[in-house]
Amino acid sequence: MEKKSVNSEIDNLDMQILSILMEDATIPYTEIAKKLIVSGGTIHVRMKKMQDLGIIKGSNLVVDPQKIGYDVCAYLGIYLEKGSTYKDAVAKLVKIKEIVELHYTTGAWSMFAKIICRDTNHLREVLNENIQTVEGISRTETFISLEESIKRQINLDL
Amino acid sequence: MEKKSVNSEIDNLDMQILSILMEDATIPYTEIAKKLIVSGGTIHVRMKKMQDLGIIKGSNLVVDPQKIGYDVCAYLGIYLEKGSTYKDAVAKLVKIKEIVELHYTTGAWSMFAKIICRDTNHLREVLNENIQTVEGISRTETFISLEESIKRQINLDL
DNA sequence: GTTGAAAAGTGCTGCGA
DNA sequence: TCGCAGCACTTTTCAAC
Repeated sequence: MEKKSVNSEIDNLDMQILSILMEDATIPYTEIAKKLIVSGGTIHVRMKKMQDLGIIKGSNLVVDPQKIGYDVCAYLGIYLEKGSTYKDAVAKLVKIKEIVELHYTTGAWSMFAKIICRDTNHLREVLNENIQTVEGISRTETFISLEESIKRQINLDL
Repeated sequence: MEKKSVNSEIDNLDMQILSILMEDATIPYTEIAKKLIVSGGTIHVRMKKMQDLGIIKGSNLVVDPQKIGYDVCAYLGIYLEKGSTYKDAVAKLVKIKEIVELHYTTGAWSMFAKIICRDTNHLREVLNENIQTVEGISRTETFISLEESIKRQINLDL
């Protein structure tokens, strides 16, 4: 048998398939099959299994935000008031569509968000009119990204 | 004529195509064509144009990191020593494959990184043995994500 | 669980409007 | 510039190993 991965449901072949498709999801199954020396049908079965298990959540088109008019990317440290629950805040923050990531974190802040806006005016609007008005949020700290140097997926070492 | 977007090269139809494919890149062109009431060929032409313009950078498979043994996600604030250049640090940080995002930011830190590791031991290894040994990096501050509540693409309002 | 091939559907290209 | 139709390719399914 092959060396098993951390998760017993997933073997080395599955990981190799993921590794290839995580970089470019447009690569055809037939080509993956050739690379890994199995049949196209096997790739299909493995992919279906991983989709059913929820390992594969979907496929995204990677778009350059700046080229479609979204020029400002910022991270936001969010302080939550005592007595306010994270859950309630999340429910409200989900509705703010400029927030593309939100984490509950250890450290100085309660939460950590990533926002993408059209310009600095748009960012100010979102901060003042949307985020700061959410109940339970006492204070935020903004870190504007001047340059995105790395943007990639996890590198699965096989 | 249609209402133009911020970028004059891109019109409303292009944005609608992007909007659909950003959520799920597996949706066939024919289905998009039906939704937007144009022919499949038109979708193809628009996609090619946007790929040539660099608006579309590719396609990613979305994988649940926890289900393939990457359990720990953390953000990292990085202080850079005076005299050290951002460029030199980036060149070294690029080689650390656990770093999936790196930004040059305003605010308390010089840089901001997102790292994905297998477990807390792995995180400690990356911090001590890789990141802290990079020349020019004086200090880092770690924020571990206990829960990822939001993870999505920009919502293009059309 | 894997294979190989047949069936169904999608993407691509050139001609016409 | 867009739409239609034919061809090439990929995905999907299934019987057999």
